[in-house]
Amino acid sequence: MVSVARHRPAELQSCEDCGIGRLCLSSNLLGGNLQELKPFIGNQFTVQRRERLFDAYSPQRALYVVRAGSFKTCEIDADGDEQVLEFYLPGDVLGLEDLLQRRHRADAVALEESSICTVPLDRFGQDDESDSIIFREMFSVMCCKLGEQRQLIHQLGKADATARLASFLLHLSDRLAERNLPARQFRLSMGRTDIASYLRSTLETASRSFSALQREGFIHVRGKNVQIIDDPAMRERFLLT
Amino acid sequence: MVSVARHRPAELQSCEDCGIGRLCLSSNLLGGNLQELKPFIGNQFTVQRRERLFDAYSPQRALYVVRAGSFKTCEIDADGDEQVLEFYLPGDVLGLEDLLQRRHRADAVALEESSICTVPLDRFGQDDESDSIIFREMFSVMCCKLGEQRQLIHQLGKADATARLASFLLHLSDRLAERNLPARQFRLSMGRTDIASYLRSTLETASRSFSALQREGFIHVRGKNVQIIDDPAMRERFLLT
DNA sequence: CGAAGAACTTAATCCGGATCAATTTTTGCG
DNA sequence: CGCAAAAATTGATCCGGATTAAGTTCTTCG
Repeated sequence: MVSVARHRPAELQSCEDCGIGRLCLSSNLLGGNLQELKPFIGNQFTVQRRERLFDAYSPQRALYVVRAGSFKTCEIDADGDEQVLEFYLPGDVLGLEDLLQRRHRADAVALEESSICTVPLDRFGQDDESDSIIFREMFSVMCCKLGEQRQLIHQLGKADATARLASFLLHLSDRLAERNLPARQFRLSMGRTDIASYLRSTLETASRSFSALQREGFIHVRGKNVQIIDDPAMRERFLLT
Repeated sequence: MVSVARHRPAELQSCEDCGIGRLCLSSNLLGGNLQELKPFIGNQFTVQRRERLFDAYSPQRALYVVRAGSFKTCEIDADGDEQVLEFYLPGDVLGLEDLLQRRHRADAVALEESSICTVPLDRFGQDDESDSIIFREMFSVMCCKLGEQRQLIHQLGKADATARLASFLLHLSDRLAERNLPARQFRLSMGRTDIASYLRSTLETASRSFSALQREGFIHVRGKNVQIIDDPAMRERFLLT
């Protein structure tokens, strides 16, 4: 069993200097005014690989913005096995779906050494105007999430295992590109088991799907290193919607 | 092809008199003060069975609260077949997930003759305070939706077809109970095809699952009429989480 | 560096549910 | 009511992916 993150303080950094920039909390409603966010930012720290950022059922004290690295959220179901719910990249916010209950509903686990920026919940309710700004931010992020989940539900229903893996990789590639990270060739921070769990499949099937995509010339894969060879063909072939 | 609803005006009714009461817009943040909602309510009308309340891709002009009857939302995918996204009962709000784009992303179809209460979008932005009240309302409803979708995703991954139908029926029963409608014996307003589509299965499998649940004594089913015989056993057996 | 274990790949078998097909039941309407 | 169309049930077959089982390749850490 892995212990919960000991919060090592990291160097403080203003929102303006943060590499995440406009992606943080999506920022589409802010009009790029990062000043507005400042009063909400709490302390920052790093989390080691396999450490938990928070535990399922624990009371929620903050939202967490990924500054660097990556996370998964997962819940343990009645049968005792883990279900991966989401993967989080730099700029993504952990904890939004727990706001209503103020209680976490999943474990958040670092997939590699990662850096986190907190938005303590006690910052809310201080000032109505900035409150409503952050509220709209969160609303818009949640709209996106709903759309993504809908997408996933659609896929689980119609696409076969290989198509699901393909669109997982393409979506990941898109998200990396948005973040100005290498998007055609990258190293997966999550294992086959996590991917399979996220896609509601098995690790054997995930592995076979990787092989199939490589055999058909869409990607090159060597363990966790993935290169997307023919992005347009892959989209044409696998992205139905 | 079915035409879009012609908006027959219905008798106006105040929120206080509306049978939906506290369920409307979930109302947990309102503290039961239905007065607050009043300025947002637009006109009311009825929609006939199979008529569409709105079309996918059309610009969004309002939120729609179901006063009576039921709806499904569905989208047509690339292959041309329909996917049911959600079912809506009295008190449920249609259109929340389209707010960000102000454009509908699915068709909304009445499953029976139904009555609708509109919340025109132009009511927003008039008054900051009541605005933020309704905003929190919507936020809370969306949190619930995220949770429900998560639930569905979980099920699609783990539960077999019969278990999925069972928890669909139990969830429906719970929602009917919340609304003080008969919850142990009711008539499904949606067909097998819709249920199958919602559960990402086929109508044959859905039909077989109905038969299986009846054979094992959990329910009695005769076409669209369903009676839940052994609710506790059914929950024990099929609701994993 | 090298051993032990974790993670991954590949192959063989099996099963749940999709698909195809044939009735039967229900619904809507003249 | 009675007929036609739509919806639902039931049965037979087939296939994708789960399961089981090795074997191989990465990691990690003494």
